[in-house]
Amino acid sequence: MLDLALLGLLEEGPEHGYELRKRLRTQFGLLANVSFGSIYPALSRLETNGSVETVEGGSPVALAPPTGSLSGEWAAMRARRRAGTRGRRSRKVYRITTAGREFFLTLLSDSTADDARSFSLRLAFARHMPPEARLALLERRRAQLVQHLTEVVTADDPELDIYARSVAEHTAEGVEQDIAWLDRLIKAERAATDASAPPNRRKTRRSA
Amino acid sequence: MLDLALLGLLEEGPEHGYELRKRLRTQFGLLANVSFGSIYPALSRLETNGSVETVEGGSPVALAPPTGSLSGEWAAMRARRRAGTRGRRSRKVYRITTAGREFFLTLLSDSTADDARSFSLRLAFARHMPPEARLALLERRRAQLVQHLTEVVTADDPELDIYARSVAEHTAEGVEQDIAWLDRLIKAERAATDASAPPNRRKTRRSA
DNA sequence: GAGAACTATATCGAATCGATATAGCGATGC
DNA sequence: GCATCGCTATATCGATTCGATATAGTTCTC
Repeated sequence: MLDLALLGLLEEGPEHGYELRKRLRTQFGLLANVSFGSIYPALSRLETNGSVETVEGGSPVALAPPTGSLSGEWAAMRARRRAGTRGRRSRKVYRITTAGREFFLTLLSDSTADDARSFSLRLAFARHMPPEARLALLERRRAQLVQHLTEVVTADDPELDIYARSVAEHTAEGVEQDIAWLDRLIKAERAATDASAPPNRRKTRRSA
Repeated sequence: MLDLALLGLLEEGPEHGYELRKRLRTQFGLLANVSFGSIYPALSRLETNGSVETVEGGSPVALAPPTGSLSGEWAAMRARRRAGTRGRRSRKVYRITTAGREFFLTLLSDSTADDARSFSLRLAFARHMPPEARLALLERRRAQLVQHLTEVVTADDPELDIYARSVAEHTAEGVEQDIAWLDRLIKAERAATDASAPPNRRKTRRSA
């Protein structure tokens, strides 16, 4: 889960742990409210398995200086220059490797994890998928949600008091809205596919 | 988290692990899609700290025989009688203790965990809370969601591609609907409080 | 009566969480 | 001046949770 998120962000350029966490929180909101206790071990993991490498003398300033933290950046660089690598704790900037990109695509298409967080994360990175995979992802998720609705207690369960019932109702509504959203996305995806590869009007013979 | 959920279910009567998991999945849906690898250690934990105790010769049939699993219940009892406690693996039914009820109320009012799952779980058990605590829970959650909306990237971020943007939009909509839902609950809660304790029409002097 | 499907408990390693430690820096304030 | 607060930044620890797997009895099906 985290590996996918981190590699996805590192696809856009080298970054360090602290900033990666901030971006996870702002870009993915409640879906990726992840702690440092997960981030740093995950980055070490990815480094030892060769998916990322640390940027040694690179200038991280060139990558994320959107005004404001500039002074901080400069200070960090100055401090590093002053103290060398000895004793001083400074940034560890990670860059994705070729192997890391392959691993990222593997994780992206690997459909074992089926919870809401994994799904949203994968969808957010859907631009890296082939169109069929995008459609498959959306439809798989849709099927899961429909299935879920049938398995869960409905709000007319006489056992529930008003609070439990309200939670059940609200959850069910949320799922229904998710399904409607997925339907819109699926439709848009189909339209895009048809537009880019308009098939013959006549029926095409299919091998399967 | 799990402790709260398990104790909450056991408040309604003794139950065994397998059934507790089923009820968590059906009653709390996606919010408590928990695995056995969490359930059984959690029950052991609760047993060693005295919150629950195993029911030895109790008749579990009296508690959950809503037609259908009756034969299973009977079979389990027969098997237990046949084999005694030796070798045979049968049900371990847990019952909440007085200490467990206290612990449950502590967990319920302890407001450290602030994620969506904890909140929904607490709200589902809100009948066990005093009215002020219910209101406080709802308002705390509302404030968190409002705060969240301000911190997260909005859909008009030019950096995002259509997929990431769609996820961000949909998430934000979900949060807004959650807030609206909370507003309805807060209103209802206030109305209930006023109705049960209608204050004097005239202004009452307040100590704080 | 063999095998599939369901009920039921348990355990293992890995991932994740939440808290805490450490440390440099800038700003605030008196 | 210098004390302290808050922010950036990395790291580690114990506890919790997850996901997979093992085990075993029961019930259904063919």
